[in-house]
Parts: sequence; structure tokens; C-alpha cells
Amino acid sequence: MLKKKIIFLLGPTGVGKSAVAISLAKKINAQIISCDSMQVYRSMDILTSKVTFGQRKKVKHHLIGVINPEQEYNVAKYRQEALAICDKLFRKGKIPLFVGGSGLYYSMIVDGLFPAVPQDKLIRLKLEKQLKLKGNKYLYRLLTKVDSAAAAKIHPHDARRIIRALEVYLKTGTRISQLQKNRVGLGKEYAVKIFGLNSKRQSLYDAIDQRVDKMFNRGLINEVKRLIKHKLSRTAKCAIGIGELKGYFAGEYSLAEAKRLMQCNSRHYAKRQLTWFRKDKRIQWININKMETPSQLALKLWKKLS
RNA sequence: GCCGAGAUAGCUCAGUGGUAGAGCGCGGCCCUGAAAAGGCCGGCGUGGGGGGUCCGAUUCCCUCUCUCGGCA
Repeated sequence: MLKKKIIFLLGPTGVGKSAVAISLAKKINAQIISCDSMQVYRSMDILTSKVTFGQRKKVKHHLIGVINPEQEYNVAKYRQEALAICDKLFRKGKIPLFVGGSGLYYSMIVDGLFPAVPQDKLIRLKLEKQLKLKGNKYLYRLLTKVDSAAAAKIHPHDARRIIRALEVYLKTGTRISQLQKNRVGLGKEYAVKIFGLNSKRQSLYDAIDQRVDKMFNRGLINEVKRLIKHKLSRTAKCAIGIGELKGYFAGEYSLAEAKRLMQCNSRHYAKRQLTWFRKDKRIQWININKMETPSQLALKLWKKLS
């Protein structure tokens, strides 16, 4: 039986994945599935550097602008939706091309998520309250008692992960460290190709700085002004640019400073993405050295698909 | 030209007669239902040049250069 092809194109923010992906998709009759935790939101087009509608007409893009920014989103939802789209594409004889930079989302598609233990609002609230009252040391000690393996992996300051681990234990009576062993990723029926796009650090940072400049020229300020009239979900409001511009709107600092902060935070983000991807030895890296066009890069990738 | 202040990490600046720190930046790392989030680790240095005092100078003295104020 012929294996089902799935292709991933990963890389840090601003490296130029989108254009390459479109060019590649056209060559191989693929459709693009975004692998981006922020582009799933509507009304955040400039902010998250979505590809234009015109470009999206050339190649069908999935999971871009499908969620209301007032709603929360997470990996589990993403995985479910992305895999459903994958199946649909296979039935149509199309190749799914995942494109994005959200390392966790990528990893949960390829390597799987442990059996469903969704968030539990009540348990969460209780734990968050305890965190405020008694501090993270208290919660960490609690975790050490119920799941020492998880505690060993989590830093005592990392409140978010401590809470999640406790939540899983309190809800199911099973340790998260135990559950994490049961991951089901993409099976043998798939032929998976994973590419990473990267460039020299300085060029990447220059590109990021320029991209933020362009966002402002395209009307970022108005977009964010419109956006923050609504009560954004705690996931949506994490997009780089919202907090930075809010500070400016509140008169805490100048517009130039807001821009500087955005550039700085985007660079930090890109650096963390690279750390995440670097350890994944399945990724075939394509380094952009010269003035290669997206279609030239796509051709390079295409040749490696053979 | 005169007077004053200063010159220390990529930037802004502390500090000390026994070869130096902080914040930011920068680098590395962790990551399983918030992931553009959250957390951890790392000082990356010809102390402006030259001379002197001293066992020893980044620190004290002299001088030069430069920068910033003020007066001309």
C-alpha cells in the first residue's frame, strides 16, 4: 500500500516560510495546514502576519482565522482539527503541508498527545487560588508527594506546569508522568518529511525588525485598537504586539518604545523556537544564505522530496 | 579659549588601592490541554591612550585625546 505523504515546513518567525510553502504546494498539489497558535484567530491579520487572501486563493490554507479572539484555544483542539483536515485531504488525493513555527503544535501532531485529560475549570481555579495564597513552593511540594517523577522534570518556579500536573492527578487519580508515556503519533502508514527553514541569526533578526516596521505601515495600530475593544481570551491576548501596544495606548511609553519592545520580544520568541526545533533530529534544515527567492527554495525542497 | 562633569560589558550605569558588577541586550536550555505562553542557566570586559606613586592601580596623581554641560 502506498504511504500517505505528510510534509512539514517549520522555522522561526519571519524566516519566510509562508511564501516558500505556497510555491511548494503548487508544485506538489498540496494544501497548507497552518501550524501556528496565533494565526488561528480572526481579526489578527497584520499582527500575526497571515498570508493575504489573494495568496490563500492560489493554495488553500487551513486553520487560519477560524477562531474568535474571545475564545481560548489550545494544542488539543488544534491536533483534533488538524488531523481531521488531514484525513479530508487524503480522501481528495491532496498532500497536507503543515507550515508554521509553533513547536508544541508540531510535536503533538507528529508524536501525539497523551490520552485526553481536558482542563477542569474547577480544579484549576482551586489550584490557582492556592498558588496565590501559599505560593508555588507549596504546590510543588504537593506535586512531589503525588507524582515525584513529574516533579523531578518540572522546575519549582514553573507554576503553570505544576498546576497542570496536579490537575491531571486530581482529576484522574493517575500521574501525568505515567500518562505521558502513552503517546500515539503518526503511524507507519504515513511517509513524513520534515523541513526546517533557517537563516543566519543576524539576518533573521534584521528580517524580524523589518517585519514589525511593516506591520505598523500596514495599519497595526488600528487593528489592535479594534481588537482590544473585545475581551480577548487569555490565549489570544498573548500575541506579541497586544501588550506592547496597550502600554503605548495607556501612555506608559512612546510608540517607538512599543515598536522596540515588539521587535525584542519577537527576537526572543524566534530564539526559543530555534531551541525547540534544534533538538529534533528528524528535521532536514534548509539554510537561506544568499538572496534566494521563495520559488528557488521551494525547488530545493521539492528535489529533496524525490 | 576658560570652567565643570565624565570616559568601566553591545547599551544605560554601579562600585572598589588586592585585575570588576547590575539591569537591559546577547547566547544556551527546558517544554504534553495558555506554547507568540511559562520556566531555568550563562558575564560575553585591553576598565579611553601614555606616564608616575605604590609590593600591587580600574580605583590616587600628572598628561593627552574624546564626549557632555556652562561661560566666552
